[in-house]
Amino acid sequence: MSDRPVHHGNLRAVLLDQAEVRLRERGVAGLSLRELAREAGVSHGAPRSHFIDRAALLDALAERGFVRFAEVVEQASTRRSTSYRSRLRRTAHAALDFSIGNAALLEVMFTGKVGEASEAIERAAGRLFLAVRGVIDAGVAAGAFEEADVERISLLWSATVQGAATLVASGRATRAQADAIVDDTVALVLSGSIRAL
Amino acid sequence: MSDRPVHHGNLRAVLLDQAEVRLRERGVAGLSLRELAREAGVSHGAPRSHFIDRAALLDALAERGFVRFAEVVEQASTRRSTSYRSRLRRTAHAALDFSIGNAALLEVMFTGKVGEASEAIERAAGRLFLAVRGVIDAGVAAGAFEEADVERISLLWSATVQGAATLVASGRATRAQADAIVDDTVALVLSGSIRAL
DNA sequence: CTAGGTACTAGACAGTGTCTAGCATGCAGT
DNA sequence: ACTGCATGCTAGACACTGTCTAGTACCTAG
Repeated sequence: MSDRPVHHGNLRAVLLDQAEVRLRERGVAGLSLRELAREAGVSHGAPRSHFIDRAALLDALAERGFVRFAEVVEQASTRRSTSYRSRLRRTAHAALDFSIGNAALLEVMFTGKVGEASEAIERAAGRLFLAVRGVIDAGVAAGAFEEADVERISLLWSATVQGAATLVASGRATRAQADAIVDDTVALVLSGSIRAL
Repeated sequence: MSDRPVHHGNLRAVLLDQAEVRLRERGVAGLSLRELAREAGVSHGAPRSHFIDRAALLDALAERGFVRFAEVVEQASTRRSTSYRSRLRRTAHAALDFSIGNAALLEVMFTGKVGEASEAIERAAGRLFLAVRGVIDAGVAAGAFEEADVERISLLWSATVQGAATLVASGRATRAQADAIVDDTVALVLSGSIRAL
């Protein structure tokens, strides 16, 4: 058995799974459609039925990445917390974990596909954005933030996590330093002085 | 004249200059040694005398990028200012400008070359790090920061700029929003409440 | 039972990075 | 001045890649 080709449409999922592994191991440059096909036991042309392009594969990876990232944020932010501060911190660290643990994927997700991104990607990215906004929005209910600041704080939060993860991934900062960056940002943002200027 | 090959060692500089242009136009994936050679009017093997690898070319680009980035920060931070706050803001916005205007280059500089980076790159990156640290250090003299916080604030500052630029480059935030992120961070950091937690 | 679409195979092509051998130029040592 | 040699280049080769194409097996709708 099983010397027949994978067939039956699950090839797409197989390719994506293996692509994520390779992405983690060798980065985006070391991702080859032909190699993925070989590992899946299909011919080199087979992936074309599911991904017209190498770019299409990367797009699908990015979309998946956004969905998984959103799930991580959603899950961390909805767990019971003793305080809003701890909830915000826990969510930030979860996002940091994901970003550092999937550095190459983050690179695919956040590199220069400004206007040309597919609609599916934008939808997934929007879900992540909403998840982040949800955590910050909860801060309004908790009395920590003003409604008018939600967007600015969401972006500040996102940029900090993203930047800290990039520093770690490139070896320019340690994990402990990234934790400190995120903790400091949470503390500063909660100090409320963002209204002061 | 000039149908003779470029010769005489300036090929390296010519290739690097053109590589920066291509990098800006098509990103890191659209960077081909053979194409660069063609544009420089030399044979496809010529670049090998200066860059053993494609990776070596990217390393050289990264090194150059760190040096130029460091210069930008140094220059912005040493200009006369009416206050430390305006000095810190101006420097931050200069760094943001550079990061957004050279997004693909930043990608090359900050992607997963953890331990395997060349010594030259690390030296250039160190110069950038020192430049940033210098601006923050000046805040100690100005009475804005405590000496013990210089490293944390430097990293927070770097991560924020980096993150904000990445959001803009990927189309996930506007330039105005990135400015706001950076301004907010400067304001928060100067509020001194980083000591509070 | 048949028609058509889907998922694949297999061959081809251009382009790429990398390796190799060879040629020219200019410089150092005698 | 001649020789030796390193440097910077040319040119050919190889394996690999993404992409396109024609063809084949299968599943499913009619």
